[in-house]
Amino acid sequence: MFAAQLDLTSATATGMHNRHGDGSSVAEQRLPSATVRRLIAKEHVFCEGDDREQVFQVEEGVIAVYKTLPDGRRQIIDFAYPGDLIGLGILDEHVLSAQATVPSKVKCLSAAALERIAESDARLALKLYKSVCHELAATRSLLITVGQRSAIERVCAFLVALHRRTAGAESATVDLAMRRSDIADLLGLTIETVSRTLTKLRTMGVIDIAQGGTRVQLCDLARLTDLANE
Amino acid sequence: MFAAQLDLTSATATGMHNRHGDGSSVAEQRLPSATVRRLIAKEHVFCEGDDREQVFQVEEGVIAVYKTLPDGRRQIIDFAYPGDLIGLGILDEHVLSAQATVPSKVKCLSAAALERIAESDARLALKLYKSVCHELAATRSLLITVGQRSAIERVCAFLVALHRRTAGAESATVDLAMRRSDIADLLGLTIETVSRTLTKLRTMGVIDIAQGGTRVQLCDLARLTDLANE
DNA sequence: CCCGCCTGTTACACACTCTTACAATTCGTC
DNA sequence: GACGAATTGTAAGAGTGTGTAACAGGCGGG
Repeated sequence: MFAAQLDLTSATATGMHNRHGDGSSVAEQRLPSATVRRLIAKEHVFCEGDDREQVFQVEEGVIAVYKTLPDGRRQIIDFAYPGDLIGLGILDEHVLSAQATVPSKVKCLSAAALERIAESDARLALKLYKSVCHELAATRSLLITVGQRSAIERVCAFLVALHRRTAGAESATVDLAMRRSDIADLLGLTIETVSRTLTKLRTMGVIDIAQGGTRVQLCDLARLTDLANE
Repeated sequence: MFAAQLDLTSATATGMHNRHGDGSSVAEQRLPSATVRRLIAKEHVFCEGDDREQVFQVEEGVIAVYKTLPDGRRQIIDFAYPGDLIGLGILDEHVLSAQATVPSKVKCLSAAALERIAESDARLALKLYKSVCHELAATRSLLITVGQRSAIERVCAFLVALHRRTAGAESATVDLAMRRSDIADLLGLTIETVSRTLTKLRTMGVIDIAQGGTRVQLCDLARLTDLANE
């Protein structure tokens, strides 16, 4: 959900200057002032089947976006970090669920208002388009990881992606702001395999694990990238 | 790539009626008249790294959109059927490759022209947005299949999806317009497992295979859907 | 018409990952 | 600071899926 980092404020601001000949005066409307919701760990932002009344922008924490099979198996589609938008779509119902992995904050936006404005504001519509394009790229990348890579390659790819996404280039440390089970459900592995693999990487000297298993130091980023088979 | 079935002609036609205050007269331009390209089986539409000069709309046949790892492993992201758009994105280079699985025809459209028009035409931009949303939904669905389902569930899910996508509700037959290796690379399995699983489904009486393994009759669609764990 | 190539199928041994069970750690509470 | 519950980590057997390889069938070229 990398590109979902659009600045909605500026998008709607420019939208106000557009003029259309198709009679859509709704372009003049501003997005209603957004409210912020605080979430505790494991609390849901929305669930599959809920009315899609709102779209959310992550402000703090991490939100896991996932889908569950009838028998309970869960596939996490993406982790959303601050700046990312979740809940975009074209249906009236959410087709995915979203829950915080750690205490988080999300900005709540009216889905109807956002999409009404986009109908006449090409810039906003294009921003939404590009956001979803980035999200698509991330999902494809995960699909390749899950479809083709081995357990160790998956974990390495995850760590590298997490590093690119959350850490500055200078820092070689990533914060695992989620449980082993979340990582397992993202990568299509089990908790135990994730655990084993992290231990193996530590034994190999590629990473170091601290703070009760939540903080990972990437000792050898080049090796890690290589192991990920990127 | 289901929703990529947008009617570009109408989109650009309505685009001609828009008026914008930001000085973008490019909205007046029409999309250059599209040329049609014929492809033989296995011929590439574009490759990863190619300049993204064109976007393509499938007219006939099936196009496999895929990505390869450095060591040659291949993950097919999606099969594109007539009406689907391929090559959309935000970068100047293609990040994926696309090749025909059977003799096909694609309409070639200028990517630059399409995206230039979208900059001032909210309707076209919104259509692109919705197209990518549908593509995203399909990719997510595949991710769940590959990440969580067993071999037999994957094959069943593939057959059900193919049926929904290509066959009318009345017909219980699907045409496998691709090789076993293509299905394997889509589902994250090996050729052998795909072959074994299809045989198993035939033995179970759920499907029947005809025409040299290219045509599959879904004898028990309910059972098939159940086996897919949808 | 025969031959060779490509694709698809089947068999078997192995490797990987999963399941189960148990140990260790962390966190909340007293 | 200590206890107990919940979560996480580790170890060993079980199962699934994979790779190798051999064989069958279809298609096109010689």
